[in-house]
Amino acid sequence: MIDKLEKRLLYREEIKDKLMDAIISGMIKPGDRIVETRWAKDLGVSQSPIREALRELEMIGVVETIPYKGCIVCEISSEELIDGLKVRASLEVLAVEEIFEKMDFTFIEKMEEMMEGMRAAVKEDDMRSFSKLDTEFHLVMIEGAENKQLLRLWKQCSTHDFTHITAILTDRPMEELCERHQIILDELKSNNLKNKKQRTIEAIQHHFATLIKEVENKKNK
Amino acid sequence: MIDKLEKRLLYREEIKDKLMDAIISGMIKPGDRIVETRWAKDLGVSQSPIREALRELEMIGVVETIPYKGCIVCEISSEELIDGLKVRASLEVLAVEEIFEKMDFTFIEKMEEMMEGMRAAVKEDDMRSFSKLDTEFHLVMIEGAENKQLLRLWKQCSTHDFTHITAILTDRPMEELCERHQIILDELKSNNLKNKKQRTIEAIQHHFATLIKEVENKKNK
DNA sequence: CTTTTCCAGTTTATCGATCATGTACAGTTC
DNA sequence: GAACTGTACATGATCGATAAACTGGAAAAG
Repeated sequence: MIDKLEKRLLYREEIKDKLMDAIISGMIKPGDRIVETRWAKDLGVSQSPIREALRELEMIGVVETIPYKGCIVCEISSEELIDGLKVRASLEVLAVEEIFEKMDFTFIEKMEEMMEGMRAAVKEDDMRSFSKLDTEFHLVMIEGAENKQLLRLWKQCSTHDFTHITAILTDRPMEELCERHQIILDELKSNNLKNKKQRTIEAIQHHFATLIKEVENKKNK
Repeated sequence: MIDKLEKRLLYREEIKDKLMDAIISGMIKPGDRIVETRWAKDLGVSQSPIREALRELEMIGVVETIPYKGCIVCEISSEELIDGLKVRASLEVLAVEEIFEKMDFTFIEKMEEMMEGMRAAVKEDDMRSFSKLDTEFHLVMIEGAENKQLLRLWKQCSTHDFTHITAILTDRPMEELCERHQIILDELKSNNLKNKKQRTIEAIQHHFATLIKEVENKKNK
């Protein structure tokens, strides 16, 4: 068995991850400026790869660039977060429709693995890896839809959500967040062939409706 | 009344448009290589703005970049085009739902303008400006939903469709393509308050289902 | 006192040059 | 002649430097 090739060194990719980490961890906050030259100096690289990384984050909607003025981390309101969740819900519903078109459910196995992973993360009280597995769980389902465009767009909005939602839901018991995914999985695995698709769609819609409600409650406090 | 500021000179933006034009017009075709240095020389600029423009096209999914190898225009199959149309349909349905949530229909006026514009383009047999107005028609509706995330994603997939679908539908009478939009508009303007939302959604779904069928037919020939 | 103009400082946008990587092809070995 | 090796070359990735644009505030004008 041969080891995989080591990941090629691409500064812009590493930088993108570093910037994302900085944003997710709260090291740089919404509204903060990202000065290309400073990051270049701090990371010991030149301005170019920083700019390219920023261009990608801009496309995802995590930062905003104003020509000749600068780049700031997007201020995201609860409304916008909710907007994003609505979009994601639509995309995931489409995914379910595609899945029931193709009738290939082999991906469910992977979803179960993620489920186990999430439970492990809950046990260890590791919010960070829980969030990652949460995203992966949904990702696997989207991949199951085998719709390239859907996958591309979904990735963008999940990244986007991910950077902002983690902070909001910290007060929820992680165990509850975790078990909500089992509900979706149960529908996908059920033997009730007649309403399976519709029930799965409803499970997804409910999943997101709950999240949206929680964000709304948070907003009103 | 003050005139708007003149569009700022940003090479990367101009270059992005130029590349898109080249792709849409068929000057460069799917599978073709885009060599940064050659375009830089041809346009009389340096490599940097070309790279940044390419990075954006990559995010939209119009080109694909392989590190250290190069950038090619995405080969897009009928299947992928259909995938994209399904996604767009989902997003536009969400838009309608949002619109009926907010109950603000002022944007319809703008849609009617686009409709007129399309009819004018049909008269002059100007496919290019017809396509642009077609996109704008849908855009106005999406904007009416006032969902920032939805708008961001929709723009990406419409740009994507636009670059590929124009060529496919050239055999359809433009007049027919045009009048299909009136159907959506009619539902939005109808006074049947009870089923208005549902009927509008169905009109959108039908709109895209028709497009998808046409692409499928084309594929099988 | 308010408005305008100008200037220095900061940062972005672009440039020209260099470094790193992948490709193709010629030469070598078996 | 098939498989391997080495080497030039094309091109992408990154660098360091420069040009262009914005910012804030001081000085000048009204």
